[in-house]
Amino acid sequence: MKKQATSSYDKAFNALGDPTRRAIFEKLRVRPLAVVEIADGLPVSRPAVSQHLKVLKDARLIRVHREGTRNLCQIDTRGVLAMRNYLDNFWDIALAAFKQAAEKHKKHE
Amino acid sequence: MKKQATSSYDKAFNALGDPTRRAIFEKLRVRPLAVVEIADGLPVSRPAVSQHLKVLKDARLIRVHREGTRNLCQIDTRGVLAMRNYLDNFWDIALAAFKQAAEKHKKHE
DNA sequence: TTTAATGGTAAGTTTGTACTTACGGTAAGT
DNA sequence: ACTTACCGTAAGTACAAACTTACCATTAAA
Repeated sequence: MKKQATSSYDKAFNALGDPTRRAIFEKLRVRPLAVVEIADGLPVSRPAVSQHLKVLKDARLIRVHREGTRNLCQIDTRGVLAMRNYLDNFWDIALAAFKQAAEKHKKHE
Repeated sequence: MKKQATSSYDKAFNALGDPTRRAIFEKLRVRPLAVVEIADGLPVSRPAVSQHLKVLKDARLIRVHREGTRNLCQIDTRGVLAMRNYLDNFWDIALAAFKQAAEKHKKHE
């Protein structure tokens, strides 16, 4: 797990750390949505959503492309993958620890 | 992806959203550590670390058990697994979308 | 060209939270 | 018994950031 000046997973975890941004992110799971559609139903204003989208985009968790006057947003797998890889590191260590414990237990029986 | 009153991944993402807590979490990747050892090297005070550990513990990202006067902390895979499962949902959707796009492209050639 | 729809940004406020110091409490050495 | 090491919690502060309203820009439709 190399440590860079600012890791790719760094911004991603920070982005999904906010419940409103998670709500936005989950909305996009169904299908790509315009900014208005995202804001609709959420308990915050549209400008707030715009600010959140900027954070998500910067974290590579969403992609945005214009379609006429609309800004269509969709999930970007790069951020998701970065977080997954990060978590896998800890998963591996846990498995190794478990394995070691199992070996030790085997010795004692 | 079922939605509960307060999801298991909810607290986990919130916990790892903070850079100091990520630093603590990463320190534990090597081996279980006491609170003092965790605080050592970090740019924050020991009480601050204690408060962070509480959040991580509540998110099921670490386990704590006393050993004499020391409180040994180690990584809890339950929180890690919860986040992994959450991310996998989006991963699947992305794969499906990609697959659909590939099919569409195939039709047009 | 006017009107309506979409949405980004600026500026200011407010709230949450990540910190600090101070204190008390427990367990293990001496 | 005293001292030392380890640690959690309370109380208060300071700063980050999640909001708001107001405004302007762009594009499409009337």
